[in-house]
Amino acid sequence: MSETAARRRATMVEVAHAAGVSVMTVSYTYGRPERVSADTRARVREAAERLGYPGPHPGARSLRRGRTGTLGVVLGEHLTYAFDDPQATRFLSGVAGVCADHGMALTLVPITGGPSDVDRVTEAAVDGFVVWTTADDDPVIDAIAATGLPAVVHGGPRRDGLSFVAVDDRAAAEAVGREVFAGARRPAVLSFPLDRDRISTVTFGAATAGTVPGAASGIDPDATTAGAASGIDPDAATFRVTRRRLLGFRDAWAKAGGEWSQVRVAVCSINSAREAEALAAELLTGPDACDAIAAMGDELALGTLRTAARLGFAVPGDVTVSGWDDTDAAAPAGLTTVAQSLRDQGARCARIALGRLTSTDRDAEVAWNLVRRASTRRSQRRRAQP
Amino acid sequence: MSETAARRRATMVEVAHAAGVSVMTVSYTYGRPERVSADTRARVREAAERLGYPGPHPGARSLRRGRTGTLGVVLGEHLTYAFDDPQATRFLSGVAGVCADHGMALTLVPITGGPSDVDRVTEAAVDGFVVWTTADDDPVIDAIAATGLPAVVHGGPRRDGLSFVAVDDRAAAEAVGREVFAGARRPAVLSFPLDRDRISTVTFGAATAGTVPGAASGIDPDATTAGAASGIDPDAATFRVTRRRLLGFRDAWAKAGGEWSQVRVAVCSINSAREAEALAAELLTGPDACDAIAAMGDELALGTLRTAARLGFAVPGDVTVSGWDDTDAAAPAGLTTVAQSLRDQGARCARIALGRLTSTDRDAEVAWNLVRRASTRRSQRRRAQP
DNA sequence: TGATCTTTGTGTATCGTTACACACATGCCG
DNA sequence: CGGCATGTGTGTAACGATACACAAAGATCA
Repeated sequence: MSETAARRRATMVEVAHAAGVSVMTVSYTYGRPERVSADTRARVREAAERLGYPGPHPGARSLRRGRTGTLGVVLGEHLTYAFDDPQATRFLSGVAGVCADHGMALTLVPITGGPSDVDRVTEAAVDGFVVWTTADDDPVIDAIAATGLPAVVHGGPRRDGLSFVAVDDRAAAEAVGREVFAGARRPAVLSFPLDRDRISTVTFGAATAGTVPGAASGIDPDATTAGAASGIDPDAATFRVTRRRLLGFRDAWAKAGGEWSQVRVAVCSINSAREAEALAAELLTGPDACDAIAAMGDELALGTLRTAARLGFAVPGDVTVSGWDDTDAAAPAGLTTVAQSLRDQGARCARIALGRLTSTDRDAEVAWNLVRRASTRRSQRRRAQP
Repeated sequence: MSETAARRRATMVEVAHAAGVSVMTVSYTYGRPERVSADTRARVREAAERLGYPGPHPGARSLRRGRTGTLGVVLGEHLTYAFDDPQATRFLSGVAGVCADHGMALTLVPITGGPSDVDRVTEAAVDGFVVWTTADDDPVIDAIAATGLPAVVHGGPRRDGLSFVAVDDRAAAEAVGREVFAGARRPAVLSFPLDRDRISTVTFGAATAGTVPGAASGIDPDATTAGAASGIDPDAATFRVTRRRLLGFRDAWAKAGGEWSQVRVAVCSINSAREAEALAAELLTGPDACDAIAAMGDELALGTLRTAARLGFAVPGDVTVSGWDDTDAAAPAGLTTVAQSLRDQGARCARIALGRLTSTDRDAEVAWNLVRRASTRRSQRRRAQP
């Protein structure tokens, strides 16, 4: 059979010998061509061609030089997320653009959620890391810190020694929360996973000490109390992004005079429209159907819109909906959302990790803005406010 | 200022010293833990922790071991294409899935279209390559072949020594072409770039020797001849995918008794709906407006559908349209298209490059199928056939 | 014309690890 | 109790390249 037979690479010594020059001359021919006369260079190239020498061995080179020419990317999710999740993809597009500009390769470290993820990180031959949102307790973060390489974390967690880039999720969530919760009586949040267990649930916000659950009008005290018993405490979420957005939504509802324990919280296990459809169905079913749903992502919001349509709810008449990220599908769907450029953020992370930004720019809270669209336009509500 | 100071990595010798064992014992502790007693192992780990030793230096390890634990991916396009082009993204999702399964990292080689792309390839520290469609004359292909590493090319070009995975584009194009061209009088093809120059044009198919351009009814002979003078010769396209699809569309039109020189060919410079909109406008303007457009990608087809709608053309009444790939947007749009699983193909490429498939599976023409939808449903044509 | 600079080629030491072969102790068998 | 397998630790010699310092030969200039 015609196996590729992994033919042995020619080495520099052999090329040097064939070209009648020293090894260093060959080395310079590849690494610093201007250091070699055009004449010799040609002779070396010719010999290399003849021997099928493919250029300096990358491993040997990086051992000696102390750098690899590659930027590592670590996801808090399974590796395929890099290409399956639209947000991650746009972020990585920004990273890739900067890498290409600097001639750097981009290495995606194979994260699968297993214990060996840590080894994968320490084995990665890279010059720096960019981390896409992971949980506070993810051991991968420690492994990255241990390498001593420059590293940037996007979205969290924050860590001494690692740079950090994100929007102010809490402030943004409050802004969009006030928009979507305005005039609502039964608000809900459609949330990303709280922690690495990624358990999908539907419950209420946890009652905060000193407040009386169900105090606001129209909420069944028992149901509320029951929900609160196992309710969602924002601070317990180990994904920083999730935590901050929950806090922001809680702030928004509080500004409207509401209790967190009145807010229904549906937590998805992955960021997918399909799962959102199912969760939205729960939120929109029964006598206590929600009339305002703040989703943490546009995909989730779009799934919600589909379910609302299927169940015959008018948006924003019967229920208001908001998303997050202002993806391409948001505008056509008339979805109110928080716009942030993940591509720009990816680019910024890459620049920091490659040491192309001054140290003052190491950490950054980047821009976002609220995009108001039809899905929260209260004036179009069918039912008048009470 | 608090520069990260690139603190020097501790080395294995230091750990060995601190733990009171030999260097090899430390090496085994990381590389083959079962070779070391639990006791010693703990001692070594402890010493490593104390010294902040992050594990074996990846460069040194790969130099010595002769493998890197990384699969290289090379795109015929700019690196960002990996995350910007939906087809490429799905393909890479398949590649990534297999990599993750094997604990292999995925390195995207930074292609920018410049002359240094070749260097980027030879500098890449990888164990094998997967190549996403590139042109026959792309020097990157030779560079990959020169490395002697296992390599798989998806979509072309074919090369001795490199594996090859693709659908039979010509046959598929013929199938969808017959569907979209059925009953048409002024067919058109909306094509991917022909070669690495990526020049956008609108012209006709080249007249083939021995045939009389404009012989078929209803075509202005002069116009046709003029078009043919600088017409598109499928065989001149250096992107294999483009070439084979052009040939297939030509076959389809020939089966309907038509001449290639009657077929209008619009070539886009990139695979984008926006550019397709503009090109489609050209195809649908004037007295010779096309009545059948076979696009090489769903994005192009969707752009075409939008333009058709804007210009008041009924689909399929006034013009039929077909796409390629059966992307998520194709079904809702009622687009007739060629379905192929790029994700599966990516997975297959990765398996081959990682040496996980038997040599008989090295080259593969994979499955495709024609998906008929409303955009070519001739029975709904408003104008009757002549 | 001698001093100095630039250009170009050359040894040597070293980057940090792992394959390999070997040494020694222990356990197990007949 | 000899013989043999098994488990565990240790030196040595690469793996293939580049940083560095030095040398020789023109080029430049007062």
